[in-house]
Amino acid sequence: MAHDERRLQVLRAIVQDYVSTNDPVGSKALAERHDLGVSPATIRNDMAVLEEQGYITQPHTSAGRVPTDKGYRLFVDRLSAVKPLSAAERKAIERFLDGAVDLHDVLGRTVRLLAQLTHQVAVVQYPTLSRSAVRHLEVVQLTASRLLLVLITDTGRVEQRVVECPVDMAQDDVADLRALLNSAFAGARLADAGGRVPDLVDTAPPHLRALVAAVSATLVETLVEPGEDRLVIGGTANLARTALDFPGSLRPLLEALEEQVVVLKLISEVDTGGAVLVRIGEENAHEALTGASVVSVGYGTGDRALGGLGIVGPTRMDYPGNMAAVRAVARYVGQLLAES
Amino acid sequence: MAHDERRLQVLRAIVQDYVSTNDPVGSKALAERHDLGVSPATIRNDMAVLEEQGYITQPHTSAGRVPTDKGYRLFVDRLSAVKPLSAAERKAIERFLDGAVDLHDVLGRTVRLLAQLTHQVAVVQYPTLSRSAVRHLEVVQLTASRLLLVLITDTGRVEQRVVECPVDMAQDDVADLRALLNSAFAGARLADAGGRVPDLVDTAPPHLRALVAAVSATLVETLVEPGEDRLVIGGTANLARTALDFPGSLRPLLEALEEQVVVLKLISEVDTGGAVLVRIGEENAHEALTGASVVSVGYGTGDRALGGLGIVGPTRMDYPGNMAAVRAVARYVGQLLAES
DNA sequence: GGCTGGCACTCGGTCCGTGCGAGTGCCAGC
DNA sequence: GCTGGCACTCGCACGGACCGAGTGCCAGCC
Repeated sequence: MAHDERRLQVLRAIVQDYVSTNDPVGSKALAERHDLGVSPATIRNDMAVLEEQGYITQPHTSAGRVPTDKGYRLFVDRLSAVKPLSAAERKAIERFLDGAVDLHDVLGRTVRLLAQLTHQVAVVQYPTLSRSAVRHLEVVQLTASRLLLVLITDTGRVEQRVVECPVDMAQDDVADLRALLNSAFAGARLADAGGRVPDLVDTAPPHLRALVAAVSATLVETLVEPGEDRLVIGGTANLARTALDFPGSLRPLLEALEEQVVVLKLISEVDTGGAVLVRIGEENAHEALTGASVVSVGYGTGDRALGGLGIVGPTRMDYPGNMAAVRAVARYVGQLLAES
Repeated sequence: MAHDERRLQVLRAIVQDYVSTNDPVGSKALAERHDLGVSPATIRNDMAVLEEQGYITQPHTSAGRVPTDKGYRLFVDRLSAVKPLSAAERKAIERFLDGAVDLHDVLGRTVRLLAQLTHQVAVVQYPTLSRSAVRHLEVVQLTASRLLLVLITDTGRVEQRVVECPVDMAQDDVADLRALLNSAFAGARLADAGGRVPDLVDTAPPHLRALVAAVSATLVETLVEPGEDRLVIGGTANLARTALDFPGSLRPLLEALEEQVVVLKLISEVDTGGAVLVRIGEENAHEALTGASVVSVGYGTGDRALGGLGIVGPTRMDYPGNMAAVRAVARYVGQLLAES
């Protein structure tokens, strides 16, 4: 009924005002700034109900209301329209990302761009290895029994590992090894790599079997396993600006960001079918992220999600704007990576 | 004379007390905590002289004294003994760095270690490309006219670039190109690489000349040039702890750290013959670093400095301890890289 | 000549009481 | 079901008083 409808308008107005002013918002200010068509007294009644339902709260008696996590959630789910980016912003994205020389550079630019657009901490995950495919494997001999294995994926990611081999190798062995590995793995998804190892070892010439086994093992163990995924983080300076929004100190949050594992878990849920994921405050289920929200989305080429990217900021953030920015940046990055 | 000598003792005591308590230190407290053998009144006279000479200052009348940048400088140069690391700390360093799987991992561990030992922001520079030598060059064909050039240095650093070629290539061309590049550059210092290009182009088979020229150009331009050096930064969370030591906000400092260029300049002065370099406050000649000190040193294998590492913290820091930690970590990293 | 104890003085920090204003809940009336 | 009015509650800013740490200076002592 129209009754409930207006109450939602009130909640929306509270979120909007609070996000832009950072002051608890009172009934009078609300009536003045928004055309709700009713008097402050009526709004007060609505606010009392909203508070009882847990959508807003009072920092202390005789202060205005502030949205709770639950309030933000409702706002994000039902009350906000996606805010389209301005032409200038789209232009900025293109200009910023063009001219990147390699993957590292692309992701570095992306993270800076995202931080700049949203004024929050930005996080970008390297394309997940397990979803990438092998483009080339290079083997460089370091010493008689030591190899450097270099993996180049179809997303342009380059990873290296030192492999300690059980036997000494001649130069020809290394060349043979390289050929064997490439014919076995080239084009394969890394997730499938493990399955190809037995075959590979079986068909390898006897004198190379131990070698092939050792190298394949390293490849599968240290490169395919998840948890080896990397992050780029930027815009930490933005935390200084929003420091007041975090209870107590910035420290736990900064620590969580350095920990990477925590953030990785949040960012890497990418199978959302292209929908932007928003996690508000307590929903993050991590102590350090109290008062923090995460806005993330997967980026990829075509229908394949390669990794996640997003932002971390105070729950008091501009959700529509940030969601739009995250989505737009993910799209551009996906396109860019599809080209290479 | 004994007179001046005692005044220096007073300065040392002031620095030590102020660093550990964060309170401006007064004459009475000084007399109590240190065996200077004279009364507070005498110390007051000494302090008046020290203040006149610019080594200490009063935040306001009726507060104790605080060291100035100049005071810290004198302390570092003449009043502090290197504090040897404890056995536990040495052990921790070894344990922490062992088991690293690649260069990225080594530097990541290093930066965390350094941050943990000093409780400051730690910065580690990747081995400078211009001082590294080529171990191997790999060329992977992406499309008919597009190559991925992968450079592997003797320090284990791996860099990649996409090269847009003026002509389409056959598979054999790529193999030839790879062989040519490696025979020309393998073992060469990257700093010398530029000089070898003309020869290489001249001796290349005619149909590959344009190709060799394009690839070499990319190699020299984007990989050898300085400014392409990378940094790993960690321990930013420690800034939250020392936030009060910085005038105003942490923001400029966080921005400078993200800027990288600023910090790179500070860290990369590595030709100090193994001596730890300390830059105090204003000496850094950068606005964002007001109130901040940088302690850095070069690390390397044998006599060759590969890059720099160090810490950034408030001028009010434990210089002897931090200098010892920075030096010790640099040594271990140097050793570790020499092994591979 | 240099050190010391004593003393007056300064001044920032803390505590407390007051006044103000924003905001609320409730109620009677429309 | 909405509205205007009203009493009430608190947090906060302001200002004065007090306290104590620390100083500079001076006269006296070794």
